[in-house]
Amino acid sequence: MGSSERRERERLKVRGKILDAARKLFIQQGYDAVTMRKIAKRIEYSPTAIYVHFKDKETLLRELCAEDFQMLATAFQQVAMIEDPVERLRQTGRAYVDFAVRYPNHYRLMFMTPRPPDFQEDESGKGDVQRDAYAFVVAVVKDAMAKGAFLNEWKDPDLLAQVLWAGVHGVVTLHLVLAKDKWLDWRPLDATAQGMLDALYRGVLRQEQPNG
Amino acid sequence: MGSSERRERERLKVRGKILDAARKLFIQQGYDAVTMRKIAKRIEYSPTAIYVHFKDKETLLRELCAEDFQMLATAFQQVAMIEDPVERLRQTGRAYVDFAVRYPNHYRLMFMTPRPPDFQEDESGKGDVQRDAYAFVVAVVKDAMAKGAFLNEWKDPDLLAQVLWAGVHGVVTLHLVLAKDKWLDWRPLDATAQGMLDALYRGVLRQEQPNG
DNA sequence: CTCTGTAGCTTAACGGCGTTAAGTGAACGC
DNA sequence: GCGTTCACTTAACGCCGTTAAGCTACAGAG
Repeated sequence: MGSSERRERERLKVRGKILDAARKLFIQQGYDAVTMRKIAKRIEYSPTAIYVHFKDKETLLRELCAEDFQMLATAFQQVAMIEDPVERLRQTGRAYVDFAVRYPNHYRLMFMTPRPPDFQEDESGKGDVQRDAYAFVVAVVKDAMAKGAFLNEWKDPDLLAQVLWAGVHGVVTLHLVLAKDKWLDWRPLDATAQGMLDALYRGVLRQEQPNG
Repeated sequence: MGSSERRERERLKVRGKILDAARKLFIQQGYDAVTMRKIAKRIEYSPTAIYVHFKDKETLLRELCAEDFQMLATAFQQVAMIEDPVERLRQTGRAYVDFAVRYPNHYRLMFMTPRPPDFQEDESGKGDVQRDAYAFVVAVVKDAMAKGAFLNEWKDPDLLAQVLWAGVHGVVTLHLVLAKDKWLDWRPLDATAQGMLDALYRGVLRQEQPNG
């Protein structure tokens, strides 16, 4: 009978509750505040109930993380319609920084927390521009490359994508980690991000009008 | 009598032992493996003995960290003798990446771990080029700037220093955190670092020979 | 020389953590 | 009706950082 389907539905409902509670804790208070016991309290189950639905805490958090990667890919989709690949690339950089600023805790988990050694990725969607943010960037780079936008020495789309990514990632992470450090006289994130993108694009693009 | 000095000496000796044990654990096994109990076991004291010498674990680790910053500043001093400020800047970038590769755990603590909100920096040595790695970079940038090495829009040495720093920092951290991730087709760290430095320098330096 | 205070250490404990073992009770297929 | 399975509970283990309380050796005061 349909009872097994009902059971499955109920199972997914509880699973969803766990994810929701974990997400709330995570957004509000960051990684360390997400404890199995706190999640359990929020959903009014015992801590061990979570283990019925998730292998361990890491698996749970990585599932949140996967949703965040989807969110980033979706954010990128909003600049996908821009026709000029160079401008699309620029806007992708901006969108990336915006994402990091808007969701710092997500960003920390996605890009600043090492995967455990045994971690097995869900590889469905890899390379799919709509679900894989990295693939999106590489695609834009390839597009611009095909139009001869870059200097001759840039032939490897992955390398260039990784350099551009590292640039914005560096700006973002320095601010996320060290912004409150008084040792350094920080320039605003906007200015650093803009400066990074300006410098990198000028450094890799063929100059249309050499009026530097 | 000299007995109080002897007591002070003994105090410092134990303090040093604690730091040494913590450092060893830290280098070998990373941040999370440094526990008060493990440190204590190594030096054959009880865990609480550590609290006689350090307020808490954070303070202890930050003291290690301070030594590491000194180490980085010293590494920079080895390129300080290069006369051409542009070349000096290039080599500083390389030295930075080398440092991160050689001491990944130190790097993590120095630049990838947020300071706690109440953390009070030791500000002696701030601005001292021989002890403050950031000040060193800014000084090199200023030097090059004075020689008119940069494009006109780069007038703020701090901003430029932070952009350059963010560039190499981004390359390094992506690799430290995500290198083993199979989702991405990683280019070698050397290549990405070199690409980053090439792109950035081309993006900010006035071109000597415009043969791009 | 005795007394007092304190520095440096100990043991015991608190409250937290992730996770596992064992048990319970209800719903299921047969 | 009966045994099984599934979702869950309680209890516990072994970690963690940190605090409280006490002990001992010794410096300095009287």
